[in-house]
Amino acid sequence: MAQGSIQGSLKERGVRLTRQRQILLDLIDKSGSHLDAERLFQLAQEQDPKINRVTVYRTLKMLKTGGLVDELDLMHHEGDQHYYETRLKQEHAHVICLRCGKVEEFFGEPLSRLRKQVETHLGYQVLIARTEIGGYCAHCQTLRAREFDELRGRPPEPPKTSEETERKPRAAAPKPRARRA
Amino acid sequence: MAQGSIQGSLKERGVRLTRQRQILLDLIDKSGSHLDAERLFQLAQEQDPKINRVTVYRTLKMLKTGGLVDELDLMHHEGDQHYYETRLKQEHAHVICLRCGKVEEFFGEPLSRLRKQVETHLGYQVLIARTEIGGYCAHCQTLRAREFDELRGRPPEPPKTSEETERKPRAAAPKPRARRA
DNA sequence: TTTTTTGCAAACAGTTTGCAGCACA
DNA sequence: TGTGCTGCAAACTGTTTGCAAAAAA
Repeated sequence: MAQGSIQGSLKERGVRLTRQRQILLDLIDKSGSHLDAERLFQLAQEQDPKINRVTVYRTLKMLKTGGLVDELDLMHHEGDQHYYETRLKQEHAHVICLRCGKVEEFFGEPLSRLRKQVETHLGYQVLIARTEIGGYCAHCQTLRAREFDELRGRPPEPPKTSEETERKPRAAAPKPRARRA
Repeated sequence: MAQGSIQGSLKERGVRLTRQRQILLDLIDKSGSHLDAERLFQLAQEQDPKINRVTVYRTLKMLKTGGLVDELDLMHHEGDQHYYETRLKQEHAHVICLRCGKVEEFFGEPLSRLRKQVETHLGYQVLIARTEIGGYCAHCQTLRAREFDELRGRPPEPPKTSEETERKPRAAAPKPRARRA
């Protein structure tokens, strides 16, 4: 438990540090990033099998409202879940490959420049800034070119924006979740 | 029906121009921007009371997949819907006031610079870029200061990131929608 | 006339809520 | 020891799907 920034911040606000929250904060903090609620729930379950999905959602909501984590959707590349990452890192954009799903982070001055311009030109007090960029990574560009070559003869495809790879199955396991009656 | 860009693009791809699609395209195009599916559905219903919500979703999905509209979430400021706008405009960021919900657009070179850097530095072929910025507009900043003054004496509030205004009712009408059995 | 597209009902994913009991401070 | 938090079940919103009937081309 090396990290104390989030936990400290919570303690200051009089938020109780329950066992469940400890687990969740730990996971959020040590995971590189980009966990969605369901994944976080699965990981938490490994440490406490009785933890409830609702607790995960409630904790995430609290952290988000408190400005301690940011919510991303990563271009909805593999579903409509949201992803979360701590706010500790430097501002960055997320770059998502629409073919293989890889997510990279981009740090650079255009981001801070953008923020400053919005503050000065529009007079805003900026609290959150989120940039998500979708495209094809270098590797997938060549793969796409190859796939295209193999189609020679057929009518050229309309320039699809995404969705051109068959949607891969959601996650490792088919995610069987309690269904409604 | 002055605009033909989207409609033309669709015709080329062999998409049928049905009455419903005409209506929806028209609305998307002439509305300033930032319609969500439900709002679009309501507006469409004024012209064709028998149009179905599902048709709206299907049309939006088609336009999105075809790269003709962009999907936004505007920081989820008033719910988890998605908003849509045509791709005809120049690239821009959306700046959302987290207090009053106002949405402004920001055009500026940091955006194209950012795109270029991602292309050259990370080797991506960029297809979509989305920047959403949340904060307080000039007007709401002063209002917040006033609100804060009125609270003098009480313990200083934790620096809330959003959600500090009471969530306003979703839209004009309470949006009564067919509930599940 | 063939192929898309629609409308309907029902399903689905992701997330939130009400409430009684539990546990942190 | 009280107030905040959890777990459970069930609700809810936003969106998608299967299928027969309707309408473009």
